[in-house]
Amino acid sequence: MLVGKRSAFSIISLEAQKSLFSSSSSAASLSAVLDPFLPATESAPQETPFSPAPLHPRSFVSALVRCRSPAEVRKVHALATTAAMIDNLGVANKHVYIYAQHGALADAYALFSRMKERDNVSWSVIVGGFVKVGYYANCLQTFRDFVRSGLRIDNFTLPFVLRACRDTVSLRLGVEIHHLVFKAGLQSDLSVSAALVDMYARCGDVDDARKVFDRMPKRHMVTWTVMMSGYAECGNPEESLALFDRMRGEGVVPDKIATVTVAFACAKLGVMHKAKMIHDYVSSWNFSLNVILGTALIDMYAKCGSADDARVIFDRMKDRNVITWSSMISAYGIHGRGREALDLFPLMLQSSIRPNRITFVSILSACSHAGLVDEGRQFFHLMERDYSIKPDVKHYTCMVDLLGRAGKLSEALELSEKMTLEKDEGFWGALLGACRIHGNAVLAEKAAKSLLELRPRNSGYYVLLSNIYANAGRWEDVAEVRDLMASRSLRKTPGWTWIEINNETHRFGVGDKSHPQSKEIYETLKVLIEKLESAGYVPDTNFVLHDIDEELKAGFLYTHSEKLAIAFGLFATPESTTLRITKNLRVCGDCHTFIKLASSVMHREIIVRDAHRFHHFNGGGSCSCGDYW
DNA sequence: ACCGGTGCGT
Repeated sequence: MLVGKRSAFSIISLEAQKSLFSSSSSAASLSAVLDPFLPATESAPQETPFSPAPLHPRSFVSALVRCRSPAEVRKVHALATTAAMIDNLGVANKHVYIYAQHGALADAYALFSRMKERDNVSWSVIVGGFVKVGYYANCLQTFRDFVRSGLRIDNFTLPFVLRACRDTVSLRLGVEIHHLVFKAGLQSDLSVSAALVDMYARCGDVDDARKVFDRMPKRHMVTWTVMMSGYAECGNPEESLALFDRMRGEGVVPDKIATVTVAFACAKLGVMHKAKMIHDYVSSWNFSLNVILGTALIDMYAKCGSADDARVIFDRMKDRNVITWSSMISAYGIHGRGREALDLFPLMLQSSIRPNRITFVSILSACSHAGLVDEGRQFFHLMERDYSIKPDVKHYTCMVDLLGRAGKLSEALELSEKMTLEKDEGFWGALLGACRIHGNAVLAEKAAKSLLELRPRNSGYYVLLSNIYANAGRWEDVAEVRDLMASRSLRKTPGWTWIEINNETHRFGVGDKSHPQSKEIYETLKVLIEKLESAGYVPDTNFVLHDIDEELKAGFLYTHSEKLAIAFGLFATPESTTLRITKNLRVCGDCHTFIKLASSVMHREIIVRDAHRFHHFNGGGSCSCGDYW
């Protein structure tokens, strides 16, 4: 990508130089172009047409900031050249800056390279210009020239270079720049250190980002935001939320962007009471939501388990873009409310919002979660026919999942054969799921092996393959997979279940006895199992495909983390309270049945979030996701 | 100079 951009640049650079040489002008056109830009004067109309008002550098600067296109900038540039004003450092810098603002980097650099004299502003403007349009190689090369020029590097250019390191994920280069920062004694500069934090965090080194962050004597909003964003992005949303609280504790008032970031973190965490807290905070402002913040809140509520709260935000928004609509569609989709998701589509069109690739991923995934086969097929065709959006792997993945779950394995396989795109992890995952539902061990084995090749470090796929062999009674193969896994020092990801009670999160593992109220939990569970068994519950070990050995043993089946969490929730909360449960892996089929029955027998609403979606159970025992187990 | 922010599959 960088190489492409670099070579593209050398081509346009030539063009720019051509245009620079060809731009000729006369004194007459000079005032004609500049006049509209000159501030209105109170002086009388010109008395002597032969002595035009003297041109001041400021006239060019104010003309430049009003330019609407590179072509206009070139005109002013030509005039400045004629008026010999381009040799004025301030005027030249402003030209370079304005060219860069319009993305005309070739023009900017052509001028920059011809400047007789350059100061820090010149360098900062050109280096920043390159970053802005993504010409990272040029940015870094120019920065090297800057360092060699002997001028003192300053706090204006460094953030741009650090941004180039961030965008290209070049940690080593970033560390080099960090050394330069120390050499220049700029480690306490607000913008430079904020850029350093951002660079480290986005290069995957949050610990060093945090070190820089902690050493800062003062921080501004951007610093807090990049640090929170770094934690959210690298899979530590808890710390992101903790920083948000700390920031508020220190009397810093988070702005919209900081709030968007923390909403994003909360969506990743999926903890409802935190979502409510963030929403309460937003409600305490008296200004309306902007598109980005509103959309972030929609997604946050959806991923914390409430499509209805997401809808409330959606309805209150004045402006909605394609991301807003897609998020709302997706919100219904992950909650198994496919019909409502699809109903949004015509409304979206009425609002003159054009669906894009991702909108259709959300639509198809909603169809799949709700079992809407015909609708899914229709949308799959319509997206290309009516919107010229060619289905990509993700769309095919949704379709394979949809058809597989709906019992149409052969159609799913047909589609898979027809697809010429390279099959990725997600696609094989969906195909595997479809094969497993239908007991097609041969194809399941193929899919699982592809997954092992694509993700040799993901222990989950070894477990799956091992289970496929076990189901087919191929015990030597089971042993082989286990050995392979052990030889790569991989272990099964432990299954955990979390439950939120009174704004507190409790975690359970299989057979967990570490909870302080363990005794009560096991007593409640025992009574519950008896109640459910008399209501027809039969423990089912056949579907426990994604959990393994220990958990499969009969004794453990009764103490699956989900069941412990449910038992705890039942005795720790009043009768009408909704139980919100999160599991890091998929909820197994037995637990699904168990929870469904439990919600019916105990007249409780239970919302389970697993690694992929939500399962809504209510007192009536129905699950709005449908049953595909 | 004006940084930091929103949606997608198993």
